[in-house]
Parts: sequence; C-alpha cells; structure tokens
Amino acid sequence: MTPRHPNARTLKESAKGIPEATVARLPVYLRALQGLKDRGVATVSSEELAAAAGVNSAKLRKDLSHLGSYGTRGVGYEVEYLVYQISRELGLTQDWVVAIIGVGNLGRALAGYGGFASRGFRVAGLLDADASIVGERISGLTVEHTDKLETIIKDQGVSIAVIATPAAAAQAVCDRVVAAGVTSVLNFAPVVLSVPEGVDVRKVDLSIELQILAFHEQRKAGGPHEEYIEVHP
Amino acid sequence: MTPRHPNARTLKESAKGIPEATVARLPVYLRALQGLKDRGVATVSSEELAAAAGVNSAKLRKDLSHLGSYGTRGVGYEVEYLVYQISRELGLTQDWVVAIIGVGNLGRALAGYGGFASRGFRVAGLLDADASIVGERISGLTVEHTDKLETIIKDQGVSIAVIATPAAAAQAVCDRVVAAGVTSVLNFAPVVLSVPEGVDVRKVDLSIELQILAFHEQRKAGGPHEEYIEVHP
DNA sequence: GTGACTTTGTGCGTTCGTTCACAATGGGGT
DNA sequence: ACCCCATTGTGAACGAACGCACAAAGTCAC
Repeated sequence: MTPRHPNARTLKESAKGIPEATVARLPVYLRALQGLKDRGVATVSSEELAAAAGVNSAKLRKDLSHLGSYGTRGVGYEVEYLVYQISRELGLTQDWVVAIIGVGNLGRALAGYGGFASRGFRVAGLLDADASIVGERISGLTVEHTDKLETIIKDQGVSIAVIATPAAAAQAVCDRVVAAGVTSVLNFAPVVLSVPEGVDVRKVDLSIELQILAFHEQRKAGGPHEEYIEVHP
Repeated sequence: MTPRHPNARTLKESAKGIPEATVARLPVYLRALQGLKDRGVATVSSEELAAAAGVNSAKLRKDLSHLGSYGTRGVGYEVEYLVYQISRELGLTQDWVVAIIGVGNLGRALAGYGGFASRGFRVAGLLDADASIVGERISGLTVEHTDKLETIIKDQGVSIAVIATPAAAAQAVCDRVVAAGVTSVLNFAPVVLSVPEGVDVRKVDLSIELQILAFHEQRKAGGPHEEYIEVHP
C-alpha cells in the first residue's frame, strides 16, 4: 500500500499528546463526517465540516493537524479517508467490550442505543442487583445478576464499565469492576467516584447540565441580584 | 436581617462574569454540600469540600471567591449558608419549568430522575409523537402528543426544553420549541442543533463520552501507531 | 487580651486552548 | 509549462484557566 499522504505523521507526533480539548471534539467531527458520507459527499472543506460540527474552521484545522496532514490544499479533506483516520486515532477500529451495570430506565436506554454498536462498542453484559429484573431480555441481551460481575468481566474481557446504578450503589460497584480489571469507567450516578491511579473515570450528570442552563437563563432575565444593594466599605 | 457577611459582594462583581469553568463546577460543589448537610455536618474546610467534590482546594476557593466572601478564615465554610448562596447563584431558588420531548427509555429515565424536582426543576410536560405512547402515565405525568407542544409551552411557561427524541426529529422539535418561546435547550439527540442568537443549547452525548474513554484506553495499551513506521523527509 | 494556629482569599507565573492571519502548496484551466 | 485560485497547515498573539504559595484575617485556648 503506497501511502496516499507520504508524510502522514511521525511516531513522535502522535505518541505525544493530542490536546484533551481536541480529543473531546474528534467524536463530533466523526459524526458530522459520517453524516456527509451517508449523503454521498466525497470531499469536504474545513469550512463546511466546521459548520456541520458547530465549531470555528481554524479550530477544526488545528485539531486535525494534530493527527497528521490529511487534507489537500485547494481541495479539502477526503471524507472517507478522514473518517478512517479519526476512527483509528480514537481507537474505534478495534472492538471495545462494555458492561452496563444498573438496568433502570437509563441502563435500558444505553443498552438500546444504536450509537454504541456502530462505533466499535460491544455490550457484553447487562447486570442488575434486583432479582426481579434478572433474566429479562433487553435489546438482545439477558440481564444477569451482579453476583456474576467479576465472572463476566474476566470471561468477556470487559475493559469499560458503564455505571447506571443509583448513587448509593455506585462506589461499591466501581470498586468491584476496578478490582476485576476494568480500567475505564463511565459514570452516570450522581456521585464523585474515587478510583486508583491509572483508572479513567468520566462522568455524565443529567442534572448538572440543567443547572448550568438555569444559570444562564437567569442571567438573561437580569440576574439574581436585583434585590441586593451595593454595600461598600 | 443583618448580613452575616457584611461585604458579601458588590453588584458589579456578580453581574460580571463568573468564569464558565466555575459555573460548570458549582453544581458539583452543591451536590457535595447537600451530602454533607444530610450527614449533619455544619462546617467544612476548602480542603474537605474539595476532596468530596474531586477537585483541588485552591481551585475550589477561587471558584467560591467569585461568588463572594462566604468563608471564615481559620474555620471554613458554613455548609447550609454556602448551599443557599450557590443555589441562588445558579438560579435554583426559583422554579424552572421544563418540558421533555421524546418519551423513549431516555425520556422516561429523565422524567423519573429525582435530581430534577429536588433542585427547582418542575417537569410540566412529557411529549411524544408516537400515538401509542400518548396517554400513558409516567412518574405522575400523562404523556401528551407533540401537537400540543406550543400550547403546553405557552400555558405552563416552559423556559427549558429537554430534547430526547431520535436524531432525525431533533432539529424540527428544536425549531418549534424555540419559536414557542423557549430560550434554553438540553439536547440528548446526537445532532448539532442550530438555534438563533440568544438561545442556549447544551448537549449530552452518550457515545461521545465512550469514545473519549476508548481513546485513553488505547493510549494505555500502547497507542494505535505501532504498525506505523517513521517516514521522514 | 494576647499569641499561636488554622484556613481563607488572591497575586502571580505557567500551562492550556482559541483565534487570527498568512505563507505554503496542490489542482486545474489555458 | 505556467499562472491563478482555493484551501490547508501553522506561527504568533491573545485569552482563559490552573495551581502555588503566602499574606490577611479570623478563632480558640489560656
């Protein structure tokens, strides 16, 4: 295979850090690109792609430049090629085995979420502590009891755990999955998890986002301070 | 009422920006504080609170200093008082009326999420386009048809819309809620919404978080580039 | 009342991220 | 073969956020 872009990237460049802010945006670009690809677009300029992703075009170009030099001056980026490069950078060209612990409404929503399977995430287990749910079939999977947590993680090679349990159970579940070898945790429970060095945790909190919106909404309406007078020394 | 902290804050300080990064952390502090309050803790130091919230203590102090001078040197912060101040700053002392559009598993999870009601968010409507769901009762609310979107938003004074529809429907729903007067949108659909000036959108994307985890997981395992050789000029 | 001790609030240097603006460069027309 | 044009990739200026380290300020014991 002759490389299409000969100077694609040195080992050094990629091994050293891609900025965290860039990493957080790559999935957004990837989604925009998939959309373009589905519509049959073969080539896209940074301006167009940036618009589709909702960012500034200079930022997009700088972000992509951290991966390598994958565009063609005067033309733009080849959609399919860029999809592949971003996917590879994010690690989506390999399969990741995921377990979802906690099968309430949120766990069900996650289990049925199409965005996982299509991006290299395989849900290997759906676990819950509630015996009345165990055995139920959801999105092609049977709910297992949390007793089997360690077994499933080890047998299936789970490396990412998604915690969708009530807050009170989350830390205990987290400790168990980490002890069983999981090194990445996505936490939906409204608690701060503590984990040993080397384990990554990301948190998604439904109510925090609403609170941030409320703050800005209040700002628009004139702020919370109208009743307060200036009290200066 | 004699102010407990006489020089609490000038109008100017608060009217001007609290950094966005700080705003995003305030809800985390608030949650940690509620936890301490529930356990009967009356006073907390920046060190302790920072640990509970999972941040560095200097950062915590600087964040709080943007709201005003609410601590006591040599002692710490009075938990209840700080809860009140943060709540007020975030706008949680007033009620916000929310509508949830899209009643799949995710919409149900959101409707039943206790973190809303307890923080000043009142869910005024649950709407879906699927006639077979309309009429169902979920968490004390009856699902309405999206035909009634505009009516509900106007009659109930909804100011925040939560979009939990499939991706394909999201932009159309967004346009309608904005036209009906909503100025803040929380979007769970995996699309970039475009809205007019003055409308805030925040996005929560379940699969993006997983992709970010995958990236770091791959890093730990040695990176994606082992197969690549250095190709230098 | 005084002094030792604790903890806040913040000035400052550093690091990280964004944006501008333009030189470098490939493509395509003639 | 040459030139023009569009678009990338990036240096440099700017700005936001972080974290250290310490002076200011309050408490508590005696």
